[in-house]
Amino acid sequence: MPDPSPSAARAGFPVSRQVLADHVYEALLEWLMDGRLEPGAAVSIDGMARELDVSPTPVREALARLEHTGMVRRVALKGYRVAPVFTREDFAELMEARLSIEPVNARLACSRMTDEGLGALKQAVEDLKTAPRGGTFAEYRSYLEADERFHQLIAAQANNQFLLAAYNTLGGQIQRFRLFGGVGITDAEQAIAEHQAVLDAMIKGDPEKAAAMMVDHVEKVRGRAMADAPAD
Amino acid sequence: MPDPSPSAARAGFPVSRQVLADHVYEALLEWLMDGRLEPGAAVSIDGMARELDVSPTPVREALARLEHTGMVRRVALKGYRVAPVFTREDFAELMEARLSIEPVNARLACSRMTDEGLGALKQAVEDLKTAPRGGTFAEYRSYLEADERFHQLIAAQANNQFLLAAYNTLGGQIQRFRLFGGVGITDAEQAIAEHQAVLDAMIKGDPEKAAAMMVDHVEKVRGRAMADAPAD
DNA sequence: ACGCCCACGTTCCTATAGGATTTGTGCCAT
DNA sequence: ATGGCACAAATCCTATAGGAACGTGGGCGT
Repeated sequence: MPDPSPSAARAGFPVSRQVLADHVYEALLEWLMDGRLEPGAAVSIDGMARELDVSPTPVREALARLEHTGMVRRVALKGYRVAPVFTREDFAELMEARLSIEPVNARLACSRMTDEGLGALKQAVEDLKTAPRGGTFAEYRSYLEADERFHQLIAAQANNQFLLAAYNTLGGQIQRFRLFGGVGITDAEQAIAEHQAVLDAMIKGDPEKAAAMMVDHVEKVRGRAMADAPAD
Repeated sequence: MPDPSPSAARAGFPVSRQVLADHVYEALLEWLMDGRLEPGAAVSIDGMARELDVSPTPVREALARLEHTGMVRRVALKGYRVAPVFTREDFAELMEARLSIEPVNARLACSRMTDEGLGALKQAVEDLKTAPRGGTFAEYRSYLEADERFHQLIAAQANNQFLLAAYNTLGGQIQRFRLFGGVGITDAEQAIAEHQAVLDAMIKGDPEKAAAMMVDHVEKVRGRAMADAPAD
């Protein structure tokens, strides 16, 4: 596939070039996060290869990488499927896991916060406040993105590669649940206030308060979601 | 590759057949855990394919899956390498992460413990006590295996798929550190006593005690390792 | 009509081929 | 001796081909 304008050429420094499998990975990840690939849907290797106009080999590699995120599941000789919709139990487990990890991240992040990190966090909360919150997905996509970014930033500021990796695994699931949990954005005002409370504690430099506010936030998210979607 | 006696035939129910990539994955994982592949060593796709007598395709898929475990790292167009030796900072981060996750697992596992789980835990501690602890790797391999199994069982008994996944990511790193951390098994008696303390709390059905004992154990592991290997 | 069987298409899986890239080596000029 | 260049080998990456398994739909027999 002779690329007429290799990006390596214009930059001069390729630094970290990408291969096809990387592009495929990102495309699939985006489609999963977008909801373009619905839970339970088959993800055919050959089909995706045709869709993306590449050979099946890079698709296979990308899917192998995606499997660990829990967003697609593989059955030998049968192929990949998008992970099924969260059950009530799955959701409860996810929140339990968040409650074990995110407060720790918040405490550490508060202790180790950099100026850049704090700025980015403020920006994320600001984006949450200003993001449109319409009824269609396109309209609250940026809201979800800012929400995820806030938590991701805290995990990154905790400055621990293993905790960050652990959070990232959860993060993908959280995002997927936000999409398919059924409930729209009905709790934005409260959620924003809770995020603000975490941020305030960070600004004050009070790690314990930050952790406590994070516990509070996650517990309230759980409470609202469990109340909103009682059926299952 | 016409298998003259397909295992599917004798069992009647294949249930879950394996493909080459699965075998390659397990072989590589074993070699990594064994120390047969040393930190920093290159893991050539073509080379491994020759070694295992398969084509590069399944090797590529297995390595893609392995990358997320953190045991191998990939650089585009340059290939895979075994993750480098732990630095002191890496180790500190790993222990910090364990301290966030394992006590939670212990608390939950204690609440949700099954009879089978408790039996398996007792067995693991028993194996720890009886395992040979010679100087060569082969001689303390079963000791390491029992140690890892103990923690893995607790994570499994916590009955939370996300926490289990989070622990498993750490577990591989812990095992790798045990191999290449430099220190042999110099603290077996103390470590066994700490494991026993966790187990006792589980038997008593005291979740808080179990969590506390786990904190104690991990902190002491950290202390001993940091004291044993001051150079870096 | 209902059930069985076979042909067909789809998909997964593995091997192989070849282009692109990196790395190592030896030579040459400074 | 050191730095740069060219060439060669190893390696990665992608595409393609073909075998095997699975699912599907139509045709045939009862």
